[in-house]
Amino acid sequence: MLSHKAKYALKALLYLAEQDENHISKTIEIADGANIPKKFLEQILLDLKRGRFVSSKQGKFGGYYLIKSKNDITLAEIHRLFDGAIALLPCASLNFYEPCSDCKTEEECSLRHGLMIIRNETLKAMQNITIASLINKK
Amino acid sequence: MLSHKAKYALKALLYLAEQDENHISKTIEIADGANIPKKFLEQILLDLKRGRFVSSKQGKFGGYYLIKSKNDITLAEIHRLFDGAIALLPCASLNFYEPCSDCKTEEECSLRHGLMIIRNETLKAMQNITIASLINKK
DNA sequence: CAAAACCCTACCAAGTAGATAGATTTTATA
DNA sequence: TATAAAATCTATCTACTTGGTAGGGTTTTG
Repeated sequence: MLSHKAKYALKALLYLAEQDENHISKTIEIADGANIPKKFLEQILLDLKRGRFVSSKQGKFGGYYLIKSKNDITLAEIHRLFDGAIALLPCASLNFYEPCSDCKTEEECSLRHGLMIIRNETLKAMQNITIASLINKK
Repeated sequence: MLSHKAKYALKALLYLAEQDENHISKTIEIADGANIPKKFLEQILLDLKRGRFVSSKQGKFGGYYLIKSKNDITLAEIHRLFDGAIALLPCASLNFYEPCSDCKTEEECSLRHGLMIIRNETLKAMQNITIASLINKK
């Protein structure tokens, strides 16, 4: 399941993507528009900034804006940024790989192969869902 | 990600599926064979029993055995039993549906449609992974 | 009748999620 | 240059969940 953070991040990105080109959105604007607790959203926006999805302008009339095309922001990326691995176990993960500690037969745990199939399918689907695609289907 | 419970459950089922027909496995046997803390495994086996995947025989020479074919036990079922919904948000779930509380535009939240596509793909993949298929690919 | 298993309830420690609060820095402009 | 508005930083809090452990009680069967 997605964390609230990831869900809010998606909604915030969706909000930003719907604004006019060159428009800069204040945190409070996004919070109201997407129904997200403002102080919580602050942290999320900073994370999105660190992840290079958005950038910000400080000071008066500052705010946030997208720096990545809404066609190029995928659900997979947001999941990884906020909720980590897409695979069901670390040993089946591409970006968050860790060997399982409890596998006697190291290297080839009994679940790994099956979980990698699932991860592949899920990843493919998640890479197909972009912010742009979410807007169209709303 | 899978919880330890779900992972241990899969490993326990795998262990049971690998035994000779009519063999009954003691808890301690499974715990040693699959490297699972014994007392924790007890709870998991009870859950699997309630879920009608295994049954048990009490008393001396008692233990656990599969009552569902290893071809019919899917990863999707085990996930749902131990970790709940397969969808990324409750509003996109088949078996654990709940409306989202924070969506202004109730009924059609902006994420729902995309998340249902993902859930469909993931579910399809998870229904294809059975205990039997895991054994073959080990 | 006691050994060996199943079965149950309670508890606990550590970590995480989901926030909230307040101070500080940056910037535009009057 | 003062001030207001905005992002940014740091810290804290509470409730819940996870991954177990403890210690029995109950039932079956050799």
